[in-house]
Amino acid sequence: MARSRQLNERMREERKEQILSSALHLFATKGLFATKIKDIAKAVGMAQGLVYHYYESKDEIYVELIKNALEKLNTAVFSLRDMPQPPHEKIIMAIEQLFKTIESSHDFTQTCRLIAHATNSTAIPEDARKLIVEKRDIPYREIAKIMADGQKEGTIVEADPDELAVVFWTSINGLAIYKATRQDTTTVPDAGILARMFLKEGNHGTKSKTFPG
Amino acid sequence: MARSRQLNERMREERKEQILSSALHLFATKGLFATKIKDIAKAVGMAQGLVYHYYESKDEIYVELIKNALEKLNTAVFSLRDMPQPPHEKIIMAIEQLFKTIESSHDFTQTCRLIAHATNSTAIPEDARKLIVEKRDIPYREIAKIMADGQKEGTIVEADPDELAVVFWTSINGLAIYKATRQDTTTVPDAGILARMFLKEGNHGTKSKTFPG
DNA sequence: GTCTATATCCAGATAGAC
DNA sequence: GTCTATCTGGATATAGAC
Repeated sequence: MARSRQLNERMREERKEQILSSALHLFATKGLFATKIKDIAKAVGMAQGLVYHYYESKDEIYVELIKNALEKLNTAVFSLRDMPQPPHEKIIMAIEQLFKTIESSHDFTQTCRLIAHATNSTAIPEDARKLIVEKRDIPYREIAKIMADGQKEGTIVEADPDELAVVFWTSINGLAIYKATRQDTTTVPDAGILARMFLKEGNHGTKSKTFPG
Repeated sequence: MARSRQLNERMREERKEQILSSALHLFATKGLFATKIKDIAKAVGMAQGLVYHYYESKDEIYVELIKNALEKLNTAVFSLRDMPQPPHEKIIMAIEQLFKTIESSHDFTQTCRLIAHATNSTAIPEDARKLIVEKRDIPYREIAKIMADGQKEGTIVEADPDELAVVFWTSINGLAIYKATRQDTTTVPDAGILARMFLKEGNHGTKSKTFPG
């Protein structure tokens, strides 16, 4: 009967989600090679062999996670692009949002950490490598466009938009890793400090909610 | 005879250096666990077993490299601290120097990458972990002091000096990793973009060599 | 679906000849 | 000092019982 087939399907998906979730945490903190299938199984609470009932290999789990992470990131970037605000407000919003997320979302910093591991190591599965090379430039391109628009508008600092984008993302990235590796007492700096790099004087009101209209 | 003993000693040290150098490159690009002793031996051009004539274990090589990396970094920071320039010039100098080094020194970006791997992973030898926890805050503290001095002087932006230091180093770090993972065509952005975050208006002359006196 | 047991392989580290 | 050969443990992945 279709009913129970669907239910089984659903339960299988849930189980796979559990594995992914545990694996994300472990890959993010320990990296691909230091994480053993046994660790993942233990974290989920299943026998080591059972993992292979859901995934063919450790690499498959890893590639799946990398794919999810890149998609999540790029979706966020595109939604930023499609917002109605003027460029300099987008930049402010993006920085504030990213800082807030770094501060509060464990899942997000884990994801950043996963990607950091992946981009920083050449010893990752071929499929993962391909995905990363394919997708990693998208956020840079989109931010560069916003920077260029802001320059036309006169609100963004005069400098090569591509370079601004590189500084934008590398700074965010560095900060996310910093936060991820010192969960404890650490607090994230004020977003205004970063914003100052990109905005011309007179547009620094990162805290002001007084948008026109 | 003391002569030949010294010579032997020297040759042994040179051989150890070769191992360290190859290991740095491999650990930096692949990480600790993905790097096999065999890889290191191959890179040096010796048999796998011979590595153990010079080091007791893979971990020992790794810890040695981490120690060197942290020392190098902290030495540079202290020499910055001891310079005669006023604070805002120190910040400019530091950024320009770091950007230049990121641009040109393969060894430096490898070192950054090694430390990035190490700080980003919890699965490293206990000794390495201890070294990192012990030493990693020194650069932050020193830069924070310079920022605070600059604020008294009126040349550095008003913001929590600790937060400025965090943004300073995380941005540099993010950029170093960016560069390390795309050696190819990529160029490093203009140092002035970062400098703008920390300096009050009117002190942005990162390119001007017109120091007073 | 879940477990235990195991085949297989690989890598760290050691032993011993030259 | 250097090599080859080997011991040993551990991890991936599979097989097979329940």
